Amino acid sequence: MAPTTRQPAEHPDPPAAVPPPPARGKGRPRSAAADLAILDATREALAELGWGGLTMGDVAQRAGVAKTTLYRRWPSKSELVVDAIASLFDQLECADHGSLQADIEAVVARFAELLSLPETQAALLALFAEGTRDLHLRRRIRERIVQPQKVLVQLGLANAQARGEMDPELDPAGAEEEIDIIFDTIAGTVEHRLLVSGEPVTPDWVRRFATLLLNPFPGLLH
Amino acid sequence: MAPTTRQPAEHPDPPAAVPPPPARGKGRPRSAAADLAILDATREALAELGWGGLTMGDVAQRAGVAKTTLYRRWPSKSELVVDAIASLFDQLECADHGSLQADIEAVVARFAELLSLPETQAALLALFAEGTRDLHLRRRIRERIVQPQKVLVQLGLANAQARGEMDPELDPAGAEEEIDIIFDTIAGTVEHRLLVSGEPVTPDWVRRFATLLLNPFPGLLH
Amino acid sequence: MAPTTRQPAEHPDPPAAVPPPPARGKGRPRSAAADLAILDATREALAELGWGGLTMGDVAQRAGVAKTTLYRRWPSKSELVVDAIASLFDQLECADHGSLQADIEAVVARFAELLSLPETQAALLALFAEGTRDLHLRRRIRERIVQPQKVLVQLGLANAQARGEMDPELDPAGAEEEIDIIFDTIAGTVEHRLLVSGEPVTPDWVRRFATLLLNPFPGLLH
Amino acid sequence: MAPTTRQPAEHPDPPAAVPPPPARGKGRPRSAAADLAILDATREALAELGWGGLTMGDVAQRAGVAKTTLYRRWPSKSELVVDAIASLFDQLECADHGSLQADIEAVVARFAELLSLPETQAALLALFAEGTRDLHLRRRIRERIVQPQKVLVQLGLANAQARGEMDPELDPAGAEEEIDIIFDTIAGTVEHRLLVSGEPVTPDWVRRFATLLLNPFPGLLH
DNA sequence: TGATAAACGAGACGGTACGTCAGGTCTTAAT
DNA sequence: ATTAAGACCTGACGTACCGTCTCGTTTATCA
Repeated sequence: MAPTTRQPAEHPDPPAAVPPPPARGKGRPRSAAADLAILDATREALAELGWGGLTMGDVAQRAGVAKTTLYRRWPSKSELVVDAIASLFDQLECADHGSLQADIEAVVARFAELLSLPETQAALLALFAEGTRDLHLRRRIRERIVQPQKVLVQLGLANAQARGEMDPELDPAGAEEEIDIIFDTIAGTVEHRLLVSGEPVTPDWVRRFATLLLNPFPGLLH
Repeated sequence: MAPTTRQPAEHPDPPAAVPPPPARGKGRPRSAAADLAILDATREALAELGWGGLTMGDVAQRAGVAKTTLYRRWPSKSELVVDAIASLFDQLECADHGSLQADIEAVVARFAELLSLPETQAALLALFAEGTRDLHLRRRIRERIVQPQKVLVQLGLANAQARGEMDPELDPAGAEEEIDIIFDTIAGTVEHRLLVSGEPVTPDWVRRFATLLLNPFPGLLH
Repeated sequence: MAPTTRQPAEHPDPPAAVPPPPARGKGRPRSAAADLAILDATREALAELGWGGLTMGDVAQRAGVAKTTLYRRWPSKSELVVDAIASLFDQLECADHGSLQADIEAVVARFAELLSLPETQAALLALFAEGTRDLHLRRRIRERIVQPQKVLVQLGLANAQARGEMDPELDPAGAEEEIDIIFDTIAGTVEHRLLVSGEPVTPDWVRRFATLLLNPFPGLLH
Repeated sequence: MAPTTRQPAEHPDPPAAVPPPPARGKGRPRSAAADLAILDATREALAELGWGGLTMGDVAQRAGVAKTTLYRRWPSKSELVVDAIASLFDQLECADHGSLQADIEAVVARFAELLSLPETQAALLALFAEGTRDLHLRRRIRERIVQPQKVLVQLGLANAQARGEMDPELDPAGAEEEIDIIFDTIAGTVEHRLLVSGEPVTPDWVRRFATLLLNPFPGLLH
């Protein structure tokens, strides 16, 4: 979560599902402006310098803030970047486009759009890489970045069911694994195409990919 | 390519598609043993410390070699790791298991196996992340890691055609894009499942994934 | 000058003839203890290892200080050594021993004593050698090491005049060159004897040398 | 000694007063041209880069010679520089100018001239500094550089005696110390003036210095 | 209104790793 | 056996960031 809301205690880790009581402490309250400035500076620096080039000192300077202020809020570079990037994923949504194919295409296109931003390009894989080792970070990433996407898949399937495109008896419990597999496929494929293969995601590619998912393998006899 | 074969010039970058003339340089030849020791040490250190914990000095020490010897061969940590990891991908192969479904399952399982090695876990995403910025590195990664996998897909489809499972008129030229899409899907999905979602790749999952690729979306009416 | 007094700006080069306004810088103030520890460690290391064996890393370790702290204060090994050695020359003084001959003998003996310390032995010529190329360093050396000695010569001559040993009309302006020549002679000769010829400076030698300066060449007829 | 004459054995340390028998070794003879080229290159590099800037690799390259060839002849940088510089001191001589004053002035002027060469400036003090620690080097320096100067002083005094300027009974044995003192004075003073004080040695200064040595202190009453 | 307390900027601190460089040794093939 | 070439090990270099700390200052709440 963006640490904008004051946390009297330490680092703002806990999900804070319940917004903590304002907890008006005694001292000087944390500057909300600083948080925004820092996150903006982080995104800017990411787009400019990439993950490797990003330094805490530089972010602090861009944000017009002391390094101490950064560390008071985020315990490490990775956590800072999670929050800086995560907000971009808040805009994901899944309108009903009338067919499962159309919905999938929309989701894929929107996700590809996000992954084409310089700051996301620079940060996403690096974050995932760090998450490979740091369990705590991995949890943060899942909450803030992965989960919002997964929800879209669930929503899309629910919509399809509602439209009568799908067998209405699948979802409730047993489809859990099916959702996972579809989600990993969509997210992983788009990431791999854009960030590893380095090829663009065109509308045509989106259509073909969605078709591959929904239909029998093209050219396959029987 | 592994820099084992001496390169009279600088870093052993060029693909050297044509095996360079033995190029008997004048001075003392580079020690082939050193190359092997370094690559081994790199894999060992990767598995132990992860990407972030890997330092050139440490690798040099493990390999019983001076730091300068590392830098004489690889210009950076990333390039070294590409070569260290790449050799693991050389073992990929695509035996004919009798059906496209079986072949795909075999490839996916083998790839997942590779991605489960500690050294690969630690390195792969980090490499991809670096490649996002460094064009030269990206080329190296593609040549040494991505391409060997892609070849498997081509092989698999050719085998399917030979077995008569597929329309024999698809392959030659037009399927280029189809191969890309399938490849990104297989590679991306497995990576995402293992390294991002952090879920294991079980035989059951492999079967379901292959089924998803080859058949209509499960539960989809019409 | 010893960089003990904080300088808000960069390296503490300027003579700071005017004691700088307390210059309460904004950040954490430099540790005065660190300066002392570093200079002590430098002298210790010099005496032990000599100029060539002295390394910044070793000094830092002896002083219980990070290498960066050294470089924050002194831009190079030479400048550090100048300051470390210079303080030893602060103790030079010129008491009135009743005659010019006695005064010269005292100065020579005291200077020889300084040059016999292991740390001075190791450092002085090396410093002078570096000063040959580095103009800035040469200035530092002159201010901190050479000048204090020269002052002694001036004092000695003034005392002699006051005692009526010398023509009272010489000093004011014209003697400038005379002072230079005497100074170079005393300093150069003692250095050469001790550091190049490698012979000791005994009281007898001191007496003979002072006699040579003040009287006609021994054995010379007329 | 310049290692120009072939030494089949190891480093050319021994004085080799007697030119060793040609000693036709078995293999390829050492290139005499290489020695000259190396010494020239050393002097050139010294004048250009100073002691600190001089590297064995650079000298080898300038001389068109492999580094190995350098080390086969000289065991270290300092020893190489001693030989490179020493030859310059071979030209010192002491013609009889008719008076002790004139002879001293000539010697001082000639020595100052030598010390004004860029290569000497760069090397002399550095050599002396190294000699402070390395006993072997100090011996080499004394033989090749210091001794030739000291001989001049002896010669000058002998000439003065022959001319009847000096008490003829002083020299033979007892003057040993006197010669040392005069020598240290002349050499040390000129070095200090040129290399430490950084002032030029003008004819006027030479005259004043010689006068100081031979006559009572100027301005001294009685 | 004044004490208390926390956040703030600045920047020094001890560290660790970096990538480079020079010294001096060695292993080649060629002479 | 010596040569030129150049790889090798060693170890210091000076720099860059890290994350922590210590200052003096500012801004709020509570008494």
